[in-house]
Amino acid sequence: MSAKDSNSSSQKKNASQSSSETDGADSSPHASLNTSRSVSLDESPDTVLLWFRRDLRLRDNPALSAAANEADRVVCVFIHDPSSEEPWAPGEASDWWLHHSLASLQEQLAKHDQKLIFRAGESLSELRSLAKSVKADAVYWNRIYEPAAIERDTKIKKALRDDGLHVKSFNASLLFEPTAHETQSGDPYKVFTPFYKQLLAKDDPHPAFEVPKEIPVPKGFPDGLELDDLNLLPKIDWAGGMREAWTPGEPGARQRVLEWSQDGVRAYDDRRDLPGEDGVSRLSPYLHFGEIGPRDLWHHLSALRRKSRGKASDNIQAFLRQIVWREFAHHLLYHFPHTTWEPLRENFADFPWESGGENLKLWQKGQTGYPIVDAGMRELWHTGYMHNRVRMITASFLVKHLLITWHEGAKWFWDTLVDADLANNTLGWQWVAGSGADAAPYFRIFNPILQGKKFDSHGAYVRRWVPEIAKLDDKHLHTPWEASDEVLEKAGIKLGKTYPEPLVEHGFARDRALSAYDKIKGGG
DNA sequence: TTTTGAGTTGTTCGA
DNA sequence: GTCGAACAACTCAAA
Repeated sequence: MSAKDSNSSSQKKNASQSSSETDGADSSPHASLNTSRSVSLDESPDTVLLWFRRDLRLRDNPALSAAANEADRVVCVFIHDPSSEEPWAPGEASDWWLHHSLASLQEQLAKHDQKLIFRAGESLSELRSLAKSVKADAVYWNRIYEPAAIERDTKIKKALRDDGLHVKSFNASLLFEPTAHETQSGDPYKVFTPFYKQLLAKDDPHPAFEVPKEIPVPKGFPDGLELDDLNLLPKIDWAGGMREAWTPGEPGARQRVLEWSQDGVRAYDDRRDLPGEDGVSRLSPYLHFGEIGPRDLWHHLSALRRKSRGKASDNIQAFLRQIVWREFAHHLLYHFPHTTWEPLRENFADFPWESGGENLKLWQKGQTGYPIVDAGMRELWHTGYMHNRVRMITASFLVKHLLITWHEGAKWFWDTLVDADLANNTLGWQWVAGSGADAAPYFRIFNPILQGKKFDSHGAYVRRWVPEIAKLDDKHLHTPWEASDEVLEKAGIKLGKTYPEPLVEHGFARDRALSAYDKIKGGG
């Protein structure tokens, strides 16, 4: 038994390895970026069980790199244990993505003569049974910074250590530890801009780990299930639109990063708000499942920005800023775990929300009578994705025009988005509702007509997703109810039959929302 | 401790 | 059509 080669490349560093009791952030004094804590030889493990979770990649995977460097044998495992993530167990769209991502990881590992062992059941008992059958003396994983996962993994860490195993966890999903990025007074940031400025002022995040040259294989592989046995695919095949739209897995992620950095990102700020154009990165599901690491992406784009000039450089910076928004959302959830359901601003607890009913169903189906809203909801259902600008418009419509609680919107997005991410979903919905960090002021009520005209002026987006009104001219496309009978007939539309009348009149809904918000005014 | 300046993404109205 | 102000009051973060 030996530590593998002894060169001292950055690969050997245990970036943000946690030796703490909980499996949250590593708050130990050496947790910061460039700390190298190599494991001494007598601690060097013989067989490491490498537990894949939301880090479905070989590159920039600190737990994998550590295992490959330190152990003589590495056994890779994925355990399907959705009940441990309740009440936010993955939805069907997420599971569809997960299935294909796991298939991809399996292929990548096969190129290293490795195997991904699939198990289903309670994580701790599966890990224990595996550790016993392969005689593992250590278990490594990359952390998930979500409330349910932290609770689960803390228990697992303690139990495995009590069994006499070495356990190490790493940060693979964030630029920095949530506990390592705080205000001068040591509190978590609640406002984005200072969070962002402070982050830019810091040293760069840890460099990406290369794919290990070798991932030492065990003498024999333990029993496992077939991927299909995890039952992640939908029983009814509604995923055709998703197959067309996406290529899950690490190679798909790298391909998308390349395309994005060659072209899209250089015009990001000019096109990001136009849902009819290919102006956004569409990297969110890859980031969620860890098919690309945020630090890897950060370094890649920062280097690109340094080589760029003028507008292109500004645009790349605008995109980097969005990666910091993702970071901000994750840090906030770490520090305020109750916000997945409770408002961050306490005065919102008394807000007079509606609970849902028929209007909720019409919103979900994309039958509100507002073309930009309906287009977004249908894109979501069809592809598991919705353009960011349209997420704001549809969310604002649910919360402010229909006065339905953001919980209903968060649940629907959770079930239907392939990029459903607890931190991002929570921040987004609380922001729209006005109850969150740096939230939209209550009087900021999106006008779905104006938004449509402004950001989809030639209707490319609406015509694609709401084909029954596609023949309307640009002037009437976002306000079909204002078109004359003649214009409607020419476009083949029977309002109220082939396409709905508006569910609620904008001016009325706006006034109603303002007076509802009036009731909780004064403090938060 | 107190003070100060600022805070992702918007809309409407009236000059 | 274009432009600036009002839409509130509060909390946050740093000086």
